Amino acid sequence: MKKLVLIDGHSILNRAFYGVPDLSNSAGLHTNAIYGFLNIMFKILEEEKPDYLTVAFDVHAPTFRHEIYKEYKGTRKPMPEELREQVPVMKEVLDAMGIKRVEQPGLEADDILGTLARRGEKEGMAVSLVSGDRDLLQIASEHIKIRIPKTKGGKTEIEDYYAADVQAKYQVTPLQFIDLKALMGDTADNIPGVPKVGEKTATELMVQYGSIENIYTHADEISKKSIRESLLANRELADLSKVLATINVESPVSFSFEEATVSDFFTQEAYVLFKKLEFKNLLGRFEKGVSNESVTAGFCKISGKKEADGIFERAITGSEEIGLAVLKNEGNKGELVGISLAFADGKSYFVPQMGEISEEYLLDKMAVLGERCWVACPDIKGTYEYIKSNETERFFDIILAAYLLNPLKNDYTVADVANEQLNLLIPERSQRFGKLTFREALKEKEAELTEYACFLAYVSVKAAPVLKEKLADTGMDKLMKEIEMPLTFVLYDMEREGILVRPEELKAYGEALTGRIGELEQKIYEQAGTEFNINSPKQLGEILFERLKLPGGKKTKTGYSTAADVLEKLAADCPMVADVLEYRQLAKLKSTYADGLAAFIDKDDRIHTTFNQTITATGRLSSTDPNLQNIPMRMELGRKIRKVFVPKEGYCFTDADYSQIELRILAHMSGDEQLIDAYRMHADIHRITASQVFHIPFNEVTDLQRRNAKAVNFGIVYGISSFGLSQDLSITRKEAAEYIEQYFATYPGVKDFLDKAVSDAKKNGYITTMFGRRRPVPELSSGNFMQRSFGERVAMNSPIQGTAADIIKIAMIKVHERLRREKLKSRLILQVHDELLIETCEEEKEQIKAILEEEMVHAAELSVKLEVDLHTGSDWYEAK
DNA sequence: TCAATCACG
DNA sequence: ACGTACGTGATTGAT
Repeated sequence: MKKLVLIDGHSILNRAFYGVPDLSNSAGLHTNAIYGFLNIMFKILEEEKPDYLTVAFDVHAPTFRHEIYKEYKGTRKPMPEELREQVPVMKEVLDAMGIKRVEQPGLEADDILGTLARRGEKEGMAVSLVSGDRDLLQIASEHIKIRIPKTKGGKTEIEDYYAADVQAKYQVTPLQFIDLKALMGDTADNIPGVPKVGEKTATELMVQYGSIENIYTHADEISKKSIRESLLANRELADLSKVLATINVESPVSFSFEEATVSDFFTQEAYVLFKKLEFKNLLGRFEKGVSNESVTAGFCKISGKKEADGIFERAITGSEEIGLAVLKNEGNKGELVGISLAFADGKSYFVPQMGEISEEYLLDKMAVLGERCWVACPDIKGTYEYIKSNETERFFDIILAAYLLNPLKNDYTVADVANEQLNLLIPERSQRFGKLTFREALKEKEAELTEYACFLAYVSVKAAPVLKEKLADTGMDKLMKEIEMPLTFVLYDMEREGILVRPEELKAYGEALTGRIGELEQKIYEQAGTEFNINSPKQLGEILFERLKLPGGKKTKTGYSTAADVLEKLAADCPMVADVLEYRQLAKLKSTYADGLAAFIDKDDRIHTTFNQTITATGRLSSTDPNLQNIPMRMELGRKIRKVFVPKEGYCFTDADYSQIELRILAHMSGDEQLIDAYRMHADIHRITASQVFHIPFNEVTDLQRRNAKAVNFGIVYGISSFGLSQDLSITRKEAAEYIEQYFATYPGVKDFLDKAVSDAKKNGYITTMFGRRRPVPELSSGNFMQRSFGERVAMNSPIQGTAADIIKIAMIKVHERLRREKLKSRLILQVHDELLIETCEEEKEQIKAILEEEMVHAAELSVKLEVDLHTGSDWYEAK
């Protein structure tokens, strides 16, 4: 028996739109409905494996329903813009996958679907009709199954209805279902005055009388007066409603099943489109992989030394830029598996480390490449182990360039760059090799690895000029050349240097925590009257809000909120809550810091973090494995952890942090004279703000007023909102709004600057930092209030946070350069957004202080002087 | 894999 | 009326 699957295009898109979180992709396009649609479709296709498949859409044109009832507006509600824009893209996706679409002026999708379902049934097919709309249930029969998908929290469940299922659930036959819906006024709610009864009554009436016509024949038997009268008042409308709700299963659809024959969906065209839409999870379905023969023709594996020599010779003696990729076996200390090298003419070579080609040989060649060649490669920081050089201008990292051009993406692969910059399709590593290491792939899938490796180098050399031009066009070429690329060297050195820790002290710290955690645990169990997992917000919520009946309603999607700000309000009345708060604090210190950090201590007793340069939307760095940018500071107990971070023998720590760098940048960028003057006074800035905003003499500012002013200052930098400020200060929104108003009255230049940031971002689609770094703000064009407001705050905050990031990056480069040039032994080892930590050789202490002061202060010349606080100490705790 | 929580600037 | 502060990463429990 042949199988036919019919999909109600708009209705499934609609379901998916509301069922899948609406995150626009990095290009600012909304894709959630398409994504959800495809997931539902794939799920059904996997289950059904149909012979024929087609998707029906409505078109904007009058149908027979408009002839019958000229006010007819269709049964669909107006679409939000975020969904409307996805419809044409959805059709494009279906076309690319070779899936037959049916849409015909004069016919609604329902009529097309009903007609095709019946035709299929007549030809002896098993039919599945997929729709989110229960109106289609009238089509159900013995061979026609109506499938209604429901997306709940990312999971798709499907309700299936044959005729018998409709009967079982609604007590009426599919045909009677039309009457049932019409009685409920569900299908034509745009007819004014149509009789409406509730579902219960409608079902009772239908069970008793079988049809609307028969109900009216026996209308006088209806006991309930109100229902009887409402029905009798508008008989014609009830009939009309039924006619409009009836699907025409004999519509003149031009369609042949042949056209809808299922073939391979995973075409090249679809792959490109899926990539554009960033449907990473769906790409896995393109298992067979893709290649591009005209490109791969220039690829070649090299196994002999002689051939290899020739290639390196060409690279070294030529003056052209080469593409280079280094294949390492997982991790930074990974063993070298091979390298690939490509030229601008399209030739690309994979030189695996095997046979004649030894590791020493490759290292040797790479060292020479590093000294002499112009090299483009992906993730250049990862190659410095092999090709380090002082001449930064000869290197170009394509991944870093791709990040600058669009800092919103989650990850940057060479395959993405190939696709976006070269319109070239290349396989993702995971797709082709799964979890195989490169070394394993070399053994098991040599041909594939050769192609893959050659692609890496090929894409590097080919994409580099394209990326450079785009950087120039967007005004980011200087940012790339003078900040990001030179910084790669600094970060590499910092990572390699690492930071020394005292393992025994860290262990002792953890053990001290364990003791207290155990005590608290027992105390909490006692007070709760039961043992439970305190770490589970779910269990804790049940104990606090159900068992102990503490006040505090639901706050999160999944249940009660047990976050610290909620618990703090309860702690005064319930000692157990105070214990939970302390327990939480200690558990955090133990798991993330005591135990967490211990796991990262290397043989040299140092922790080597990774500084990620392509993560944040604003241009900041991030630190992972472990994160050394969030070591406790605010609470004394946590802060003590910093005592285990120590300088090596004969060294001390010098810590330098910018004083309120973001506010100073705000003063400079806004040009607000009052704020600039405030900084020139060289006094406590929050106190000055309080004095100016509240019109109080400087010396009479109370602590409360200072605290409020400080919160307002923070708020301004975050993209102020009265709600946010009111939360922070525990005041009403009105009071918060007044503070903000007074602030803006005092610093009108700041208000103008923030307004302009938003309007510029709206106009251009992005905002820029002082150094030209861009951040797109797609949320600003959202029809959703919440998202748009978020976009506004982002537009206000990003130029400030981003400029601060630029400035400290410049400072890092300059400090690093000074250390080298002056041949000092001290080393820059950490950056924490506005702070630099230097492991300082005792004899160089004064020199280092001077260098930090000088280079950090003069990293940028602003109308407000940058200030730096310097501390030295024998551990990180002391140096802060 | 996600949601909740909490550590930092 | 909507329901929020900006930017990160690690751990935990639940699914």
